[in-house]
Amino acid sequence: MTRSIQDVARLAGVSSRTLRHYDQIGLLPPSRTGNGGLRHYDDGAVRRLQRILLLRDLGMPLTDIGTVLDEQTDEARALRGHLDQLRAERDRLARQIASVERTLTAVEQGGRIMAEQMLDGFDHTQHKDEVTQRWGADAYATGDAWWRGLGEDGRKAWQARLQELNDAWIGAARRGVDPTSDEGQALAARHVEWLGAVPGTPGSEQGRPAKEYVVGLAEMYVADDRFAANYGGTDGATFVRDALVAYAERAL
Amino acid sequence: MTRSIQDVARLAGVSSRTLRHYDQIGLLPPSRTGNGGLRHYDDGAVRRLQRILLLRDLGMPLTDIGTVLDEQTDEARALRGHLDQLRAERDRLARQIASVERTLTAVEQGGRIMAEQMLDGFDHTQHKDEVTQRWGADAYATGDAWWRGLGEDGRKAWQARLQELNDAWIGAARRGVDPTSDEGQALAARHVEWLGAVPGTPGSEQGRPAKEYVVGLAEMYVADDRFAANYGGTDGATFVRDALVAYAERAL
DNA sequence: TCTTGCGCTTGACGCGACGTCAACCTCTAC
DNA sequence: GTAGAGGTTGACGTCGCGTCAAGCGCAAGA
Repeated sequence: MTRSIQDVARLAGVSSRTLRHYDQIGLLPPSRTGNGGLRHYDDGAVRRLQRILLLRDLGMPLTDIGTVLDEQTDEARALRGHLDQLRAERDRLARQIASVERTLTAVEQGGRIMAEQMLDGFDHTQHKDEVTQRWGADAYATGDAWWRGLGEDGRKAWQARLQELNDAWIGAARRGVDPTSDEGQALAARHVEWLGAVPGTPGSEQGRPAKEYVVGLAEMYVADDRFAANYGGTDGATFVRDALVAYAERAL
Repeated sequence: MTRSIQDVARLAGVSSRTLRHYDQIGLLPPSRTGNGGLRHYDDGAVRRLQRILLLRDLGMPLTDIGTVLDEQTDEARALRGHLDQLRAERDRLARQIASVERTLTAVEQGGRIMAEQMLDGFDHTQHKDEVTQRWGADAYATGDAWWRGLGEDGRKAWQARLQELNDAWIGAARRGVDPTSDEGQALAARHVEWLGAVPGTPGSEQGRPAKEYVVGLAEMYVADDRFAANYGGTDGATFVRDALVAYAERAL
């Protein structure tokens, strides 16, 4: 006994368009066609459809389903592989949700925090726009909380370390050092290490800053005069950028 | 000072193709074009790009980003709405993962369980194929574990309840009752309630079986002679189906 | 001056799983 | 004869780009 396309569709809870699609991609040809192209499905076809729908409901792509069913691929193994993908996707989503949540609180409280916050020396707020807009207000807010938690002494020590670094950069640039030389790369390593010490820096959870973050920052040093000034102007910033980009390509 | 498309692309860590795409959909027009259509971006455009990328990295669709940026839509509110979507998606994924996990253990252990399992009376294994193939081996395995956990007395009581129901169905069908009448619908309600008592029934977590599950089952009662026999043949099964489908449409 | 090559342009197809017309056919019932 | 139900085969749209393909403008080398 065979069923029409509508019968099968209702039985399985899918649309007839779906069945035509499955026919078209070769996933489920009707067991018989006749009389103007009408599709007829026998019990075997219905059972195949049921297996298809089971796997589809588990989120498996149709092409994978086809190979599993046609090539008698080990169903359990296919499911395990599929499970891995689902878990990775779930983890990605969880990270994204956490990021949005942090961004949201940062955006909501951003106004107040920024108003309170007028630092001297390395101006932590002057670069707010760039930091928040490229790397998310969460990076800024996290770094900001950390900065305020440092205390007076901590802030001074941190700034001193930065000043040392900057002086070293400027000196090396003036001496015409090759950015890819050992000295340039050692400076870059110190710089990256310093960056990674700031919580909220993208990638710092993995122990070192994200490559693109470093590269983007390095480009910004050149592109933005306020940053470039920290390194003695455009030439110094260019040197810093070249050294950092080379380092990032090698080591990150 | 303006930048070329490649400069901006490197600065932001995206491809030039992406920038062209953003121009094409009106999300980020270059601030100036000239000389053979070359795109030039000023600082304002770069800042806009940075905001776009922040929101994009949070998983927001480009059209939504466009409205947020253009219509000065409240950014916090947009983020909250987006967060809801992400959470719903996460929950869906979690359920799917759990389902795949259950299916996997069921598939791996299925052979053994099925071999042990030869019940009398209402044959719980005879319909295994239909149950597992349409609703997943997990539904079968869950129901199976529940069935074995019932104990001898529980199983007898459950079967008695089913027998009562079946007799009532057959009687009503013989008397020519209208499936949509109060009597037919009351029977359908009892049937659905009985279904929902079986753990593993799709939708029973929400307190009542899924509409499509009931409809699919009802169709199967007619389509499969082994099921139809429970209701006195095709005519009885048709009556049961019509009553169940009407009930499902109304109440599920 | 011609060629080569780089960087850019526009235009178009492809992906995944169908939803949604549109135009046409076949059979049955009135 | 005609209307209606239920089928058929295209073909386009979705989303965010990747990836050719063909062509243009400009600068350096032969």
